Amino acid sequence: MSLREIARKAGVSVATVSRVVNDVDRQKVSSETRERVLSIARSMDYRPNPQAVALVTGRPPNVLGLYLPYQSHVFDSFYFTEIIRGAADAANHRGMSIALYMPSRDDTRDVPRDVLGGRRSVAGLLLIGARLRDPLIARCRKAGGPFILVNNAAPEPDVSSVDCDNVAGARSAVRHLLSLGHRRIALIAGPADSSNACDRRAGYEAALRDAGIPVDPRLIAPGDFVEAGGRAAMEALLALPDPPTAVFAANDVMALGALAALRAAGRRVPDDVAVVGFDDIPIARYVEPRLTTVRQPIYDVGRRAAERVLDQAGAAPDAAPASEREVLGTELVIRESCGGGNRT
Amino acid sequence: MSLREIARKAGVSVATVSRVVNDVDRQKVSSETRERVLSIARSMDYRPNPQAVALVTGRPPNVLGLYLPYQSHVFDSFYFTEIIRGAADAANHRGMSIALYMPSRDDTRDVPRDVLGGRRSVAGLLLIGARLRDPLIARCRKAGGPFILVNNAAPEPDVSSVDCDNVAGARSAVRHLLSLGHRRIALIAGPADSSNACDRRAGYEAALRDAGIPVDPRLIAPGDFVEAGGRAAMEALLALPDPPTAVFAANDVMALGALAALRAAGRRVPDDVAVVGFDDIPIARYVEPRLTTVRQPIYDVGRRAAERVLDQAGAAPDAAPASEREVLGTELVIRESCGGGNRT
DNA sequence: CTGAAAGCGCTAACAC
DNA sequence: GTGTTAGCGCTTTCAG
Repeated sequence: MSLREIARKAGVSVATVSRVVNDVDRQKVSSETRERVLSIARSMDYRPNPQAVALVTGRPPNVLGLYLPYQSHVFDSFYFTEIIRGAADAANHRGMSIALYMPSRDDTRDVPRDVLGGRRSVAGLLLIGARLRDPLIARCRKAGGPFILVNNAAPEPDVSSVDCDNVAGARSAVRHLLSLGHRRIALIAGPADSSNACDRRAGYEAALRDAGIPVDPRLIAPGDFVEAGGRAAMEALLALPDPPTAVFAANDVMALGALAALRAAGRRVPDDVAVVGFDDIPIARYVEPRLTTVRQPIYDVGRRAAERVLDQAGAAPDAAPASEREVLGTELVIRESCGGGNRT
Repeated sequence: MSLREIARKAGVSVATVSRVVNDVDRQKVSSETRERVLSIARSMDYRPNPQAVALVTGRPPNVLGLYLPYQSHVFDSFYFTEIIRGAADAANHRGMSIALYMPSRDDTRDVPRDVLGGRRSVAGLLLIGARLRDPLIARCRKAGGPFILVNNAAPEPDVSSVDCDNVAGARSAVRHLLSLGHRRIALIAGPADSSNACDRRAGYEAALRDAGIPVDPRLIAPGDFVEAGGRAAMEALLALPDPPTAVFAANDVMALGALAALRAAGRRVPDDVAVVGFDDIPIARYVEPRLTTVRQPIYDVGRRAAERVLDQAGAAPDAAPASEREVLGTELVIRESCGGGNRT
């Protein structure tokens, strides 16, 4: 099962076998030898030793890395699976496999350096769930290999990313509430170190401005993308002297918390307060009332991110870095939690 | 950054450096040379070339493989993430990394053979979502490397697995319904090629037998673990001349379908019909009424499976195969869908 | 205690 | 067209 054995059986040199199995120097080997070698290789089910190949060529391995920092919010959702599916399809398509790096709680390894630096063990790295100004980004950059942010954007201009149009998505959600007649629309914001949260907030503000409604800071409640935070934010909003008639939560999980708070307070949704979320997690279709939300093409985000980082990995080293932000469209999914009637 | 460079700087041979960095032949190297070499290696941030090591030692790499056949039901749930987290923690704990194999739709590769066979590219393989008599199992066995079934069991006696006590879990669910006074309890069964589905059915039947209630085949509706199937099954059950007063669905997703069918038929849950599921997926806490269900320690399943397959990989080749089924306990989570009152 | 040397399986000059 | 050969970076006898 080694080149040498095949060479022996075929009565040729290892160099010839190597040429044949790698389909290199096409013209420089007679088709009869080629056939003979090929048939022997096939009959022996020959597969090259990847370690040996890697050792001698020095090429980075046919592996796409996925890195999930421990605290990643993706765990809470089905996002993780969808991103991976997209990335896996892209990787499979190129005959590459996937290495998954998921640090444990007290992990101190520097994954970007280990896998991207020096002797690279992946062709490129997908960075999932990075925060704004995340030190991870600097580490990846320092390590020197191709990497890309997945479903997050970075302010740094030389960092590649694929995410969704959170601004437009949030804007369409709030615009919908406006079209329903709401004027006092609150925001349950996400953490300030999340590009998604910032963009969604920007979209919220833009929609209000478009409608000529001033942004009222009291209507912006801080949140953290987790349910308890959404609940607390909603409670604070309800305690306002002039509470909102509608709420846009920066993600579905917080919207769920808001729904719980409203139920606890005896307010009806959407009659007393309309609620809109963001993400379209599976639960959104099952809560009562079913949650109006913004759907993201998360599978495509994973796929595109993988494609791009692998393109970059395959490109000539002197090629332009081509680091840019790619933004995919979202879709407003209208269900019951926002109400349908008109307000005056 | 190679052994040779360090050797040169330290004024020793590569063999000595190799001994030092691998901490081998402990006594046979003077502690002063050891110190010198070590400090140089550290200052140069030396890390051995894994390919070269693998090439020369022939040892399987420090990689744990996870294999998810395309049709895997795990995708539908948060199970995937939990299993991976458990496996990753176990792998990290041993300094191993994870390779994820997720075939695309029309993939024809023989993953078990490729990664487990001949020149092994993983130390062991976690097989997730295998069905009963799945050809995959035969392929893994043929490939010859260590593998283990995750959250599934196999009738073959020489196949290792870690799953939950589905019999006991189902039994406790049905027993709970019995304790509530139900006597006509239906089962929405899972696919016959799923060990989980079979075990849950066995638990259902055992609970009835324990209570001296004959199993009525008309009360067993076939299902397929997906929501539409659960809905259809519930509709069929409702069309019975003497419909059940309670339903045990073999998984939560089908229970959700049953809930939808009941709502559509105008039956109240739990007053008209009690419903219990299995899995405790996140949605279970959010549907109306909240779903009573059986929770599985799925993180632990992933962790244990990884630990066991890696133990096996590390064991002496002539050691007993130690292929056995490991079964973890479940927990009945009582919510509203089963009702609390007593029936007569 | 340390070093020289063989060789893991393969690729890529370079020679014939 | 095909063969020879020099390594890739490392481990591991075997000599000293």
